[in-house]
Amino acid sequence: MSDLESKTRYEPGEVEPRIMRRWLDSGLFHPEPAGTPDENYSIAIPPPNVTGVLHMGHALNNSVQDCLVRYHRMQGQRTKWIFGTDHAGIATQTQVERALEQEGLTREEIGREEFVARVWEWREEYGHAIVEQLKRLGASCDYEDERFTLDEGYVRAVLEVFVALYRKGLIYRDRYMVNWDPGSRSAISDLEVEDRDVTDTLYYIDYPLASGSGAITVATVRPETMLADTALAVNPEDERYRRLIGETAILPLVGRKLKIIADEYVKPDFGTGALKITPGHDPNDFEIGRRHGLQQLSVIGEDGRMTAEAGERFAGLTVADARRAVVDELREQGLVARAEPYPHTVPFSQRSGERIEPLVSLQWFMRMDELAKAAIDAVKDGRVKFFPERFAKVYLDWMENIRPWCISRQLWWGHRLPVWYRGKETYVGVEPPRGEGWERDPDVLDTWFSSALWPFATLGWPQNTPALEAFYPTDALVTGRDIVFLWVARMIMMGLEFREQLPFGDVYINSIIQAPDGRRMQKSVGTGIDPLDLIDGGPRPPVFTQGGDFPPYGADAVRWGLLAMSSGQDVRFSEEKIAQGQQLTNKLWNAARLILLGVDGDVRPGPVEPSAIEDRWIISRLARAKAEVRGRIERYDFSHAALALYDFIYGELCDWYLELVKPRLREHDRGAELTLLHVLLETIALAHPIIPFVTEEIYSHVPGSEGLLAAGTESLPETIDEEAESALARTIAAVQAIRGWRDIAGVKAAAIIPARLMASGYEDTAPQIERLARLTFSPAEGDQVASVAIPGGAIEILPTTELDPADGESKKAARRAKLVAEIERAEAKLANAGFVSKAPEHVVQAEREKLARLKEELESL
RNA sequence: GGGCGGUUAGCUCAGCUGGUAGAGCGCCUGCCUUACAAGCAGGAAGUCGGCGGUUCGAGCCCGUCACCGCCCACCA
Repeated sequence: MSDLESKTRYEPGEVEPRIMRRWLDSGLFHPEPAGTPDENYSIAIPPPNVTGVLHMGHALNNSVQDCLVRYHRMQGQRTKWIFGTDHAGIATQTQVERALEQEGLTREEIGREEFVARVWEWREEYGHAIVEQLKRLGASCDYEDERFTLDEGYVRAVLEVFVALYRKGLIYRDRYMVNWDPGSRSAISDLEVEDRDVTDTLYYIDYPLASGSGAITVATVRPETMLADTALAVNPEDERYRRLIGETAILPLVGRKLKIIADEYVKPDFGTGALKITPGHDPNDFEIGRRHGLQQLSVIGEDGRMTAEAGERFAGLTVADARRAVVDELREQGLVARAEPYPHTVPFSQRSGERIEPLVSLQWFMRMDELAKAAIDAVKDGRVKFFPERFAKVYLDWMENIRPWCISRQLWWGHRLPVWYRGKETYVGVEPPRGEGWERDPDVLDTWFSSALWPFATLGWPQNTPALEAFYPTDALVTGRDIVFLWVARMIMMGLEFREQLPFGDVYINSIIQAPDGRRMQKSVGTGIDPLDLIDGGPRPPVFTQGGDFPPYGADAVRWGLLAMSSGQDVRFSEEKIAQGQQLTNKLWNAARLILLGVDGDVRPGPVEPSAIEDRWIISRLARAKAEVRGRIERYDFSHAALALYDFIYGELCDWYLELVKPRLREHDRGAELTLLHVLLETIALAHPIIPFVTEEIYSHVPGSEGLLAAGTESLPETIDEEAESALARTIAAVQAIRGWRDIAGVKAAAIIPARLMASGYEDTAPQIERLARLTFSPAEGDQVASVAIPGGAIEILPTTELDPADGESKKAARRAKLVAEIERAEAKLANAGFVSKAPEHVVQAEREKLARLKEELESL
């Protein structure tokens, strides 16, 4: 007995691994480079972190990409889903450091070379988890051409880019205020900093004037930085302080003389209107210091402790301890005028979660304004389109105010800068310098620097490879909005600069899926949902009110559910949508069973010329469904694509067509069989990009099918048949009307009752109505016991013993009340002179017809 | 402080250029009808966040307020 006969439920757990194997073995996912980028289709995957595991964001993001990739592959385009992983500097280094910690070691103890070797080992061991997980999802990436942002060719690309930008003057080294992350002990970029709400204490501190005539009071939340103060500042317009400008104050605890300067930056109405200036530890003060030529002192070191410059009493203390010590001493001296709680936002490192320490440091920077110009134009003139559109504005706002990017990181895992020093000399080059005594810069590049080259470096650039010729530029980029600046913007800039071509034309920003309770999905707080647990079955995390395990929904169900959930904005995860996806796969499987086990063995799918009205109808509806689903996919509207597919399969194919055609299928009516096979084949082809596994499995059972559905099938055009559509629309409405009436009248579900068809437009479908509504039409004269309004007339129910007038009296009453209310509303509307004279004729006419129908129904009750 | 998105049935969400409010889940009723009982048929359920305006007619357009969420931003 075949699977088709024996399995009344679709079983993803058995089917999916088998199907994935076939796909991988076929080589379908690995196109040979040929043709032009215009005729080919390519997408570069947002490279997952090499140490990462699949989370819900990946699951959605890759479901979307796979849908696009499969869709275009099936259209016959040479399609490549460029695949690989990211070395993810800080994230990976941190993981390996933690592992070392278990052994009681630090990276400093084993040294750089050994440490980097360890990271590579780590990657060998754990770097493939996510690849296997993507395969479980059904992602049709080109796994045979897997790239890594630190593999040989990629390193070459990064170095070339660095050197070229250096020579162009866009990359430079500077002592500048940076976001220092004490957690990773590295500078990080502005984009890796997040503000958090914190309540600190605001201290009001008296700085005595050198003249001895009183003091000037400043407010600060960071008293420990006062040790690095080099001036005080007031607003030049501030009457209270104007006479003090140019005077000198004495820095408490230190004794340094501080000039009182005037600067527009100081807000007179904030705090005391006087500001302590610490150019070494505050970004604003840094700017003010530059304007006024102030000295920069550093009292906080890169290890997060006070330096020698902080003075003997404080050197070596942590910042927090130093703050207490400073405040204590000030209090003893009676210089703390006031202290109050102060809620404000404070920068934290996204990476380590530690509070950012702004400090002045010698780092490498990249000037972005010049590259930004072309990248702004590309979006403004529509060569790059964002979906949803509003992200174009977000992108432009950021790009138009772009600032230099700190690209050096004090890490060991990453692309080491191609920079060497010898005394005061600096050498920058892809190849190491000749001669003795050169020392290479120990820093590595921000991971996003290498990510920015992804669409072309993965294809072999700087070599002019066939793959590059065939697949760059790519067609679409699918990603999350959290990396529009970090990644998308930079890819556009780098693509334009180094390939003189945009890396992609469309940018689709997928939704962010929140936990069912609206919080962020986060494993550590129990709100994270593992997509693999949904696919294979696994524990429901604590965020669900009901416990127990997820049933094994299967990858198709997860893909359908995620696509259906995702609109253009954030959405809450709903397990129901996944369950709905599972229903769909099961429904399709069973529809296939009905069809494939029912048709004669010698029938093959082929062109159809339907003659029966329901055949014409389903062919026409299929044509519409195809146009709808395809159009939605092409417009990156995946939720509507998924829902339209569901509606067609459930609401038209299964609920109506299969029921209509069953008798003819039993009789082996050739027209019905041809239509069924055709519709089945076209439906699974249409559905394949969204639910690839079940459709591929069904395809393997279609008589005469060869190869893989994923490779595409010849799609035969269908024609819209308005006549058949309206005939069936009437028929369906009539059947539903009778079913509704039967319920109200309390007729037994199985009873077949006599009736008279008193309506036009049912010449072809009257027998279908009899069967589906359980009636027998007779031409008998005589009084009817009820009249059910249907489009174009009515069905009159004839006397029968199956009808008990007492049945359903309360339901009838409820229906009557509803009808009366609706009639009143319609009458009022038609009595409104404004409506009748100003509304379009067809709207008024429809209202009149409706009123007539309602009245008729009320009468028959 | 600026910007963006949201507020529609108990829950999660759809609603095209304004024309009698939809889906899935949940709930109620009836059916084991030889594809599917994790199924089928039918049904109840919404003052579309508040207020004002435009219009014959507003969930949809305009104004305003409220609440929720996100992004950007160097006010101690």
